[in-house]
Amino acid sequence: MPAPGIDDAEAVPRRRPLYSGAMPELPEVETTLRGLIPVLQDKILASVTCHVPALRYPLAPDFADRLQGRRFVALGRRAKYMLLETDDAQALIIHLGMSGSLRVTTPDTPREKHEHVVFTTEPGVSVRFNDPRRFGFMELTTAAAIDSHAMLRNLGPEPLGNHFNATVLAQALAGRRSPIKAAMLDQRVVAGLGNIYVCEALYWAGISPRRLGCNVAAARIEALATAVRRVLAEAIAAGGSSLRDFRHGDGELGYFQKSFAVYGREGEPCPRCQTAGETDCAIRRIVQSGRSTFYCPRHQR
DNA sequence: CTTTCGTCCTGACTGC
DNA sequence: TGCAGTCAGGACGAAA
Repeated sequence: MPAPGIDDAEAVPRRRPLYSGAMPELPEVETTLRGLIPVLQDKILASVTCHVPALRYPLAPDFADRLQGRRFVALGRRAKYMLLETDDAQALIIHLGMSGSLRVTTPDTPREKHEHVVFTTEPGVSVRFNDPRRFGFMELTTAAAIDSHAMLRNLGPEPLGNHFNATVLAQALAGRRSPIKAAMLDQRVVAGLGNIYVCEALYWAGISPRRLGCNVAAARIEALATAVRRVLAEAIAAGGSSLRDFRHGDGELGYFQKSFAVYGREGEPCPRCQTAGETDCAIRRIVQSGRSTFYCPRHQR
């Protein structure tokens, strides 16, 4: 039995699986937002309750007061931030962190563990922010201040928007002395890409995560831009198709089963190897900038 | 300037 | 069975 990678000092062995299904990346945020629209858009907030003084950052003492009685007139997304605009020109920024979720329930449903903030509308529907690790956060600012907000102003182009393409990506990667994996996680290069989808996009583009950003040829940057859009769009489509189930089930929005080609699959053959019957090929896990990277050494150069 | 690394947090797991 | 230790992730801020 061949043991590929056993002599590779940088390959980090891993004995247990990753729990990859529960992390809110851009597709989960987008799906959550779509689920929230029918529940929150144009509905008056009858009550807002904060059960904790802080999530990742402190909640303003008047957080609830400022939202009570207001209506959300527009719900949008920038990178992994949800942006909810009120009828009095406030803007609520919500980030799900790595374990946050929003659930739709009835107001009389007993409060669950880690349920930190509850919004209840006049039609009698509650949207509850649940976040065990409290890496998520909410901030209330003004609609006018959104574009210049410290967390938003340095973001690169939306990967699914019209301003993201191979030319823009090539420009952002030019001169980058860091591995392409690290560069793609930089929110100034592309906004909203997380660890999972960077691994997946690099795989489908056939680019080694170790390759320096400045050493990725133009044609491969083109493939990368295409792969980024494709993996995100497919995930959103998968989430969208399951949205109805969430609303009729326990009400949890935005989470869905999605299988990945390489992420969390150390030791398994990648889809291309499997198709080619190459059983000696195994997906590898390495650590780059303190984050796990999964890739196929055969198909990524 | 660029790039890396520590910090925050808690649940799920491993190993003794 | 119990408990200490490890690890995952995004974004920021400090350090190199």
